[in-house]
Amino acid sequence: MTNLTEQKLNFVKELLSWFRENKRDLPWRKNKNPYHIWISEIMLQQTRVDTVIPYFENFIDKFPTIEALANAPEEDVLKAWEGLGYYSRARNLHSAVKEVKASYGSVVPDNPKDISSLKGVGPYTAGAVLSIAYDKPEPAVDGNVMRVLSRYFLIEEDITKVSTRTAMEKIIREIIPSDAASDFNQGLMELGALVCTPKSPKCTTCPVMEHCDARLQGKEEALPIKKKAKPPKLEQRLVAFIEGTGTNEGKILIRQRPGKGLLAGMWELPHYLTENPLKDWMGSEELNEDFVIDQYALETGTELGSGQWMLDINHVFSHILWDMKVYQFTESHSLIEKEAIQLSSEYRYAWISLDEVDEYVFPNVFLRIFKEVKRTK
DNA sequence: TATGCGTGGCA
DNA sequence: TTGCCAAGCAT
Repeated sequence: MTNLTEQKLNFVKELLSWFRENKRDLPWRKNKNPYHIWISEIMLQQTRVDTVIPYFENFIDKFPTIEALANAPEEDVLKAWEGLGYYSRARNLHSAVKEVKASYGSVVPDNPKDISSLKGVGPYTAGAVLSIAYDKPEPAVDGNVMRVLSRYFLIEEDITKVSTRTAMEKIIREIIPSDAASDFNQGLMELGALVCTPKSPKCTTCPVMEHCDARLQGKEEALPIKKKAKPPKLEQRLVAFIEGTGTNEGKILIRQRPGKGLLAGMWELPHYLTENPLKDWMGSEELNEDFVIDQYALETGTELGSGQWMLDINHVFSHILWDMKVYQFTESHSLIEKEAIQLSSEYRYAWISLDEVDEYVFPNVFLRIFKEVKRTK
């Protein structure tokens, strides 16, 4: 650690001291179990700490070890992830854990090359696990760290660019103390989460405010520079809540999405994208119902009875806004007996009762629909 | 490099 | 109410 400016030396010293006094008592900080650290880091990607805590506790309870997770059916893993979002994280994690069992004796790799080769483990997660679990002096640059560094060193590069992140990793490599890598990286993130917040940063209580360039120039609120995300694309979707008759009396029809893409492999109610999205829904209820009946026939070759409006519901993804209208239908033929349907559609189907919903993995928007239906029935 | 990929909290 | 987001990764 030679040639470091006073600004950098002071930063390391004050940050470590502050973290050791102020760190939160979080479930994944109870020990240095690399498996636990790994799970927490995957869950925390783009997800708030308060949201993650109960999922983490339940996940570790269900899958206490690498072996337990590796041996579990993917369905169980996804079920434990239900509601957390970004479901490819769960599939990639499951795949990576199997790889760790098969190739690394069920021990999380402790070097950059091996750990980075695992599915779902990118530059941030690799550095986080290596530093937090193994105390390796590797950078772990996430959104918090970029916000802190961009303010402290007045870096006005767009933090959505990869080149900005790699530049910050270089800074971290210069200043990360080789005898306190874990506390240093965690301290950076903790400072970003508790003090150097996106809005209204608490500079008056900040341990490094004295040498913070943005603060000294009154620019802390203007940093970091971040290109605005595109607004989500509006999709108006008509949802079919289909009730069975005869042998399917009391059951509803659900379908499983394809294994790739949005909400891959998850179950849902059938729903159909309208052809001409309008700002407001212009079509009549009858036209909407006819559209569903037509689309359903094209998809399954089966006829629905007349429909009735049930409820409207919206769901916002990062990049898509589903504006949904749910209609109730009856269907008197059993799809499952018709092989042609399986061939003509990319979906799998199942008749289930509302009580069986928790045996399948549904994205949150459909759980909300089921909840609303149960409430009104 | 740009885009796809969830969800819930909050000012 | 609406627009940001929050401990990113894959392609």
